[in-house]
This record gives sequence, C-alpha cells and structure tokens, in this order.
Amino acid sequence: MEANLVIVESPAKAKTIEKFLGKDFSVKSSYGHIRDLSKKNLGIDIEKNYNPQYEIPADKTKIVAELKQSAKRAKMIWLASDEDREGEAIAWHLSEILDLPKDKTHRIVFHEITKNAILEAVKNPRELDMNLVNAQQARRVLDRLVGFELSPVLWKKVKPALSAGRVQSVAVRLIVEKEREINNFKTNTYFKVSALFEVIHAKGNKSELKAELSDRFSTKEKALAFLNKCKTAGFKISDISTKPGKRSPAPPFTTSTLQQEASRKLGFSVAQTMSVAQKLYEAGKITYMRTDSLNLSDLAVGTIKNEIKKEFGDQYLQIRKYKTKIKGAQEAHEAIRPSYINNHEIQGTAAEKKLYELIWKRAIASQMADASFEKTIVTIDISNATEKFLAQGEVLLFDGFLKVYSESTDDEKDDSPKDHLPPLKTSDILTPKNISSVERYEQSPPRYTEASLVKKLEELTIGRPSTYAPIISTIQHRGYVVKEDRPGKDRSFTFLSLEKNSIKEDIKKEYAGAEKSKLFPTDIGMVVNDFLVEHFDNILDYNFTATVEKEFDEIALGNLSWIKMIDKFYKPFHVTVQHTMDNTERSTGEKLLGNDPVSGKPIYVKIGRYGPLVQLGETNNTDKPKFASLLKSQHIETITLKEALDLFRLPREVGEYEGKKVVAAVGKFGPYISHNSKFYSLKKDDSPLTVEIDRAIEIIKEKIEKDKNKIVKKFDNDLSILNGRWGVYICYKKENFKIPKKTNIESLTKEDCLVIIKENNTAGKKNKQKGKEKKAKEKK
DNA sequence: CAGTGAGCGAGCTTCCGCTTGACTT
Repeated sequence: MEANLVIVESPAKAKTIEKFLGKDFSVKSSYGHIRDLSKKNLGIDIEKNYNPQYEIPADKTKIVAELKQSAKRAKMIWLASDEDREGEAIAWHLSEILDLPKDKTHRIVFHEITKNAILEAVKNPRELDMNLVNAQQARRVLDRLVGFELSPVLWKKVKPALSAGRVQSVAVRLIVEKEREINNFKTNTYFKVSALFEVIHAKGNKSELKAELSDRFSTKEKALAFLNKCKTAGFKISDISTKPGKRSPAPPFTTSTLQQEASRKLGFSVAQTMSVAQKLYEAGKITYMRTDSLNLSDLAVGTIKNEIKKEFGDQYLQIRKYKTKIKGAQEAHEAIRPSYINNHEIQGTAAEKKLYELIWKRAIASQMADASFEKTIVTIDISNATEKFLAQGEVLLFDGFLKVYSESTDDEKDDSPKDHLPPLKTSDILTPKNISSVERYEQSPPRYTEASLVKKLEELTIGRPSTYAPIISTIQHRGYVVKEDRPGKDRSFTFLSLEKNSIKEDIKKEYAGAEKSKLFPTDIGMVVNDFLVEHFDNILDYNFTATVEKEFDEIALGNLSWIKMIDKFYKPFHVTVQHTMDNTERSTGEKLLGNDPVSGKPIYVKIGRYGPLVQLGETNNTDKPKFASLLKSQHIETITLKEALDLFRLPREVGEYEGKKVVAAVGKFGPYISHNSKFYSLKKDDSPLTVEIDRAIEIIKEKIEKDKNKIVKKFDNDLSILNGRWGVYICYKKENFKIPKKTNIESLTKEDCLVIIKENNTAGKKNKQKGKEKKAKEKK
C-alpha cells in the first residue's frame, strides 16, 4: 500500500509523474471533471441562492469509485489538478466526493512536467482556494443559465432542438456577419502598371529590371493616357536607397496557433490536429496540447540551446522569453513542445510525423536568432510624368531562424516582385522593353476557415484551448454553419500593353472567387442569429465574455460574491426571456422577393417546417399559395426573383427514354429524375431546372450499371453478399453484417454466411446496441 | 425512400469546459 495518492487530470500525465516521485507515491487520474450540474433539468436552485445541484455523470462513476478506494487506503492525498479555476474546481469536487479530511489533503500545483517542478510542488502544498472554486461555479452556472433559458426560446420561436450559448452563438454571429460583409462588398477595379526595363552597363552587357508604378489608376482611360505618355518618355534612376530589415521567429505553439499552422501548412482540420496531438502526447512525444501558455521550462530551453549550438552554431542562438498577449490566459501548462528536443523526428503515422516535425521546428526556431535582410528600393523618374516606377530588391544577409521554420499567414497576397537586383547606379538610363497595365479587382474580406475562426475567438477571449475544436463541431452539427467548397466564377479584365511604341488592348478571362473548406452560415444560422441579436444583444455582444471574465476574476480575488454576480445578471436576463417568449412572433426569416409577372401575386422566401422555401401568393387568401423548396445551392439571403420563379417550374418533363417519360424534380432527398416509376438522384453539378434528356439517360444508365456491380453473390431473397462503401458485407433480412478480415469472399457458402451472422449477433449485440443508441442521439 | 408547408399537443431537444476512448452501419 502506498502512503501517498496524487490525483491529476490526465492519465498520460499521471504516468510521467509517477516516475519522478518514486514508490511511496501512487499517481491516479480523474479524467477531467468528475461532477457536473444535473443533466435532467436546470440543475440550479434559483430560489435558494442559485444553489448548484451536482451529479456524477454515468461515465464517471467507475473512476470515482476507484479513486474512493485508493483515497481510503492512502495516508495523504495530493490534489494536483491544473492551477486554473477549472483545475481548482476539480480539486474541490474531488475533496467533496472522496470525503477527504483536511489534515489528509494537500493541494499542489505545477506548470511543467519536470522532476524539479514536481518535487518543488510537493514541498509547497497549500489549501484549496475557495474563491477560485467560486469563480468556476459562477462560470458554470452562468453558462447553464444562458444555454438552458435561451435554447427553449428558440424551440418556440424558430425551430425545435436548436441551441444557443455564450460561446457558440457568438461564433455563429462572426460567420453570419462576415458573410453579409462579403455579400455587400462592392467590387471595384483599378489598373496597376508594371514595366520591364533594360539596363545597359558600362561594359556593354545588358540586364533586365522589373518595376511597378507607385500609383494605381481608377479607370482604363487614365491608364491609357499614362501609357501614351510613356511612348515618348525617358526613364532614369533618380534614387537608390537601401535599408536593413529583420524578422523575428514566432513563439512556440499554443493550442490555437498549432491549429492555425497545421491548417495552413498541413491542411489539417482543427479536430484532426487535436486528435493527432493527443496521440503524440499519450506516447510521451510532446507536452500537453491544450494550453494557452508561451512558456518553456528552463530544462527545455537548456536542451534547445544545446541543440541549436550543436546543429547550427552559436551565431544562430538567441534565448527568448515570450509573454502571452492574450487577456485571460490561464497558463496552467507549458507551451506545446517536443518532450525530447534531440528527437528530430519520430516513428508513427504520416500525420503524426508531420505534426511532430512542425512542433519541433517551431520550438527550436523560437530560440534562434533574427533573420536579417537588406532591402533596396530603386526609384525611376519618368521625364514627362510625376508618377514614379519603383523596383524592389531584397537580399538575405543572415538566415537565422529561417533556416528552420517560417510562419505562414492567412492572406499571402504580397505579389510585388522582390528579385535580386542587377548592379545599378543613380542616373542610369533605362530603356522600356514593355510597359503594361492590368485591371485588378479589389478583394472582398476573406471568409473564416476553422483555424482563422479559432484565432478570432481567442482574440475575443471566447472559448478555451480545450473547447476550440468542439465549438467548431457544435455549430456545424446544429446546422448553423457548413464547411464546404464553393465554385468561383469567370470574370474578365482588361490588359493594356505598350511595346515597340504601340498599345495593344486585350480582354482576358480569369477564374476567381472559388472557396475551399470555408465556413458559410446556413439559412437557419442566419435566422437564429438575427433573432438572438435582436432580443439578446447583450449576450451576443462580442465583449460579453470579456466582461463576465473580469467579474470572475474579481470573484477569484475574493472581492465579489459569485451569488451576487449571478443574481445581477440573471434577474434582468430572465425578464427578457419571459418577455420574448410572450410577446414576439415566430421568426422565419420571411422576405418579400417581388411579384409574379404572370399572376401579380407576391413571392416570399422563408424557412418552413422542412427547410427554406419560396411561396407564391398569400397564406390568408382563399386559394392556397404554391410552395417550392430551395435548391441546396440557393440561400434565402441571396436568391433572386428569377431563380424563385424557376423553382415553380418543377416538376419538369425532360423528354422520353425507351418510350417512357423522364421527369426532373426535387424530392425529400434532393434533386432527382424519375423514369419508369424508378428514381435517380442528380449529381452535384446537375440542376433539375436545366438537365437535358441526354444527360438524364446517362445518369439512368450509370445507376443501373452500379446496381449490377453492387451484388457480389445472391443466395436467396433474404441473403446476399453486397459491395458497400466500406467494402464487402453480408445482407440478411435487410440487416447488414461485417465479414471478418482475411475471409476468402469467392469461396463463401451460404452456410459460412449464416455462421458469420450468428457470431456477429452474439458477439456484437452489445456494441450494436450502443452504436444504435449513439446514432439515435446524434440524429436528435 | 422521392413532398411536405393546417392545428393541436405530449414529450423531447439545450449550455461550457475538463478529460479519454469506442466508434466506424
């Protein structure tokens, strides 16, 4: 029996610490929170000072029972959860549930998992900080009150099963407002001018110089006028200036920056980054991956120092201490870094290797010297114009940290040429080989990616490292936001070129505006957002979280009672909730698009029971209005009257095939064509409004062919072997069964199949039941 | 599997933050 029981939050952490502490200590993990507000109801007794009703969730009963056993046997219990308010609350809940006597309980904290830090922590135990615990209770109660009072308002006023909350609703708002900003963006064009000059040097050899005009022109006429002037102009270098520049490395990774860089450099989703990082952490290869801290332990800085000296030399070393700029950062852990710096690479999956390499490079580079440049700007005068051409050159003098790593940015649109410049001197005369002016479009603001949304949330201090990935998945799961690709459009631009004293004008085409893996609001997301902003603007305010965080801090310092703080928020909030429930109309996002030119009846667009629709005619009239669903690619915010009118053309007769009619329409499962009382789904690029008979026949033939291939073997009407998405499987009485790996499909007999089904049924019944429950839950 | 959009009402849905597996019909 061990004399000492240490409880931490994470099992991987427990394993590491146990090694440092020796055999008198047993280290166990609580697996995060062990208690939470009751799930069945509000879980808060409003009448009795907002008394929280805590419960141990079903999936935690086992671990709590184990901890109880261990605690009973131990002489001293060390509560070693994180030193932030959630960690303090975990320690408090543990002491309550495990019924720990004060004289048997020590609270210890450490910010890094190194032997020294842990031994030091054990030497300096303290008591539970109830102020910090109360700050957490306030946070928890506030979130529950907001979520569980706001969501039912949406069920009644918009649609059942929707949700709202302090964090998710603001995340959705960011995306909705960005979308509107983009939709309202007026794209102007301008003309930029660039030139290719020839320089003849003293010895007669020639070189080329690219330069850009310092000014842009707002119209084609102005650009043309300028090019005309250039026909007779002389070009001379009037100034060459050089100035030094430097770049510093980025700090080591936090959760948020890791998610951003893995997205930009490796194309990972934030969830993927977290799951790969979790694997690396559990394997002991990196430090904890949910952190907002930029700190590296002294031990880590020491080994990084040695590594840089050994690999690159002393001149590449520059020890730096980074301070977080994020307000409200709790810094309970280190920054994310490799556990062992001398491991440049690791064994593992391709994704694990790539992510590890990224973390390694970033940590190393953070302690390396600045890179230095020399920037040269050459100014070229034009004899008959006031505008100047500028040529820029950049020479890397010392690579420094760039030897290892360079951070990516979200918008890399700096396309000005930065070449190595030829030898030049002031007063050199230049001969233009070509001067051209190209029409450019102003760029609308960029849509959010998962990673850039995380960045924005972190700036607003909304959410925590452990919740960034879940937030992104929640708002998508609720149907407020979709992550998808959307095609761009062809657009034309004018290209003017002056060569050999004549100006040529071309109209060229480019493909622009295509989006890949971007976050778009859905119709329901927009309607819910507008409803919440209208009635609960204080909670949807981007500063709401920051404001309440300040109050949580005051509670943690013992300057404010958490009950008073909650009461001050709740009383007026609840009045607003009641008022909104009683006095507002249902919100459908209804909008008048215009009138039908044939009947003169109004056409509306709104969200109906089954999704967005267009409506022809009024609902209160004697004759029923006509309805039609929007296509998947259409949205209530942007659909035009013409597109709405087209929707009423469905179902549409496309033509004939094998003597039977082919009809295109939109059904429960999307656009389809029907033929001979069979149905065929349309492909992504097909529209039921425009699909032609030839294409329809193609789709029909394709489907028939595919169905043929689906059947591998058919024993009788009940039993067959089929080809599915995840490979070959057995279908028996409409139920599907997995075939064990290494089975020879060719030789499977009917009897073999029945055996597999039987085994599957007995062994897999439990799992299957679980799976079904989970699925049912997800559906809800 | 291939429209539906009325109205009533029972019983359901829902938050954020801390953790990891079990789950891939």
